[in-house]
Amino acid sequence: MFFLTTAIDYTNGSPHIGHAYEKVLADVITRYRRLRGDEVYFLTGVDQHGQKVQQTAEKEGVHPATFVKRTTKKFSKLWEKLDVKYDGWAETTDERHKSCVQGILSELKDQGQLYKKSHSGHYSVRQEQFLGDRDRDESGHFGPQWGEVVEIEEENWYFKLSDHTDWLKSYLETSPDVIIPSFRKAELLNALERSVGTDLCISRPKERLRWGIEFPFDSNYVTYVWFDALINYISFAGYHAAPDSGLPEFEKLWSGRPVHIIGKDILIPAHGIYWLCMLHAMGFTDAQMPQLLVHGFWNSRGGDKMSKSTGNIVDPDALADKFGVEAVRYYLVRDIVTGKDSDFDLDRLIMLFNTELANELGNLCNRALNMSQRFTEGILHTGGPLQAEDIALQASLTDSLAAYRVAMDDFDISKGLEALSRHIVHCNGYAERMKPWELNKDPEQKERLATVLYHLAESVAHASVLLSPILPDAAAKLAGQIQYPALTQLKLADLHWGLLPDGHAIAKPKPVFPRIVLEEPA
RNA sequence: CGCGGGAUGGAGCAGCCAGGUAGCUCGUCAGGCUCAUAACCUGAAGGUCAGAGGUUCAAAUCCUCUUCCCGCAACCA
Repeated sequence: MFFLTTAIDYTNGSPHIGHAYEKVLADVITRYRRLRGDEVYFLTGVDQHGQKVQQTAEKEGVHPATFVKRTTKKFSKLWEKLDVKYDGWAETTDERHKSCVQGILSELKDQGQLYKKSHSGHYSVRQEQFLGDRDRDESGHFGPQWGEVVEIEEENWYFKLSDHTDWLKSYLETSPDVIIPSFRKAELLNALERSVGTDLCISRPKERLRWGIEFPFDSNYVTYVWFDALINYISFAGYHAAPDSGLPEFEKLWSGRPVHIIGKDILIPAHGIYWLCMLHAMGFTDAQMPQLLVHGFWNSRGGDKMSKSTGNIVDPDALADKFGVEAVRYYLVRDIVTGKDSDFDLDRLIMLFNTELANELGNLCNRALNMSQRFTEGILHTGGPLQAEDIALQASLTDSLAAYRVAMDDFDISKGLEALSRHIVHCNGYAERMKPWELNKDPEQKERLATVLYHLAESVAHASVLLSPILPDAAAKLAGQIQYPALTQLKLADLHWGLLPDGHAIAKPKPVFPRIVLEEPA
């Protein structure tokens, strides 16, 4: 079972382009794994507790539960719009999650992993948080942004993180592929050095924070939001769930190493240290530790330029309205190397859609089907003996498919799409060299014409399958125009030359990717 | 000596971990084609791979140093 999760989004504001990226990336990966024939479970959701939510809700004069319901909807509606199809939805206010968190807290306490300790320090009343030395300004004082700072003493529950850091260190050093990309591991090991010997405060007194999961053995406290949120990966996977909970069977989901997709900002310390140590404390073995797929950020350095030329668009929802879901999904996984940062550039979004989808693939489909309609009444024939060009085209497809697989297995969507694009370009060149429109003028060349048109149509059929994880809707449209809807049911292993049977009738073409044309007000 | 990322033809990037003729897209220029979404194809110009030193038969790639840019402070993917 391939179990993939994303970070759960914090329901304190509206989703932005980064949220959309992570979910689309996860969606593409899970769709690809299904195409590969794997059994897949895709879990995503929202993180609803914590101080920020409580504060924002208070500011707006509503109960946190009401507030959270509202913002949660913004996320789930966006995923629907962007065609992000998940199997499980995690909401941390869910009763089943609460009882799982509480169960884990009780167990850890019984095992002596938790203890209560008093801590005194500087506390900002306005920001409602303890301040450290790093919060001081150059003169050693706490700046005005903190408001009134008082020294208080507070008792809290701590998790014995320090019991697990030795294990974590050796685990990280000896296990490959714990973190993708690998350069992040060095960063994590560095951070681990610094945090050795400190434990994690996992409670908040209710006077300060009410919006959280109550401690099962100490009702004066709620659970620290990270401790609560991280557990979603197992609680909604059915960990310690009642048989009638409606949650998946945990042993089945967590049979191998799951993949957590997260942003680079929450690797350290949350996932890389807290979560792995928490799992270790709960008795998870090294072989059960998740892989962390850490993606980069979309920066908005080109932001000024983009807002000037087309009106300010950063909201993924508006972006999809204006340019279409296909263009947004395609851009988000095409113009970034998984793990690295990229600059969000609207011109490139339009360019990539127009070039690779409209001009190359869309146009290939259109011209191939159109010629079949005009020259052979819409009927495909496998044709006659193969020429060198035909063999080269089939070889190109084989190569592209192989490169696509390697890249996609490696979570490198951009490279996978490049491989697909290479074959499409080859096909357009093939059409140019074979000149079916010339062949059509010569009745002697009927068989040759059929062979050429078949090669083009067959390539489009393959392309639609390879494109389907990224653009499921467009892939289905392509399959529809070829009048071979069974294409959408195929697995990667089913792909072979000759998907379309001899005598197959195709439909009349209609552009699947209409070019994006911006009216320039000049 | 804080940590990490980056510097590759006009623009944006890949290649670096596992050294071996510098690659992709856009843009520019010149042709070609007409089946097609003013789409397609071919060719050309343009880079001493930030700089210096080192290792090597061989360095964009490994090592050392230097310069410049971006994150690491608050919510945030």
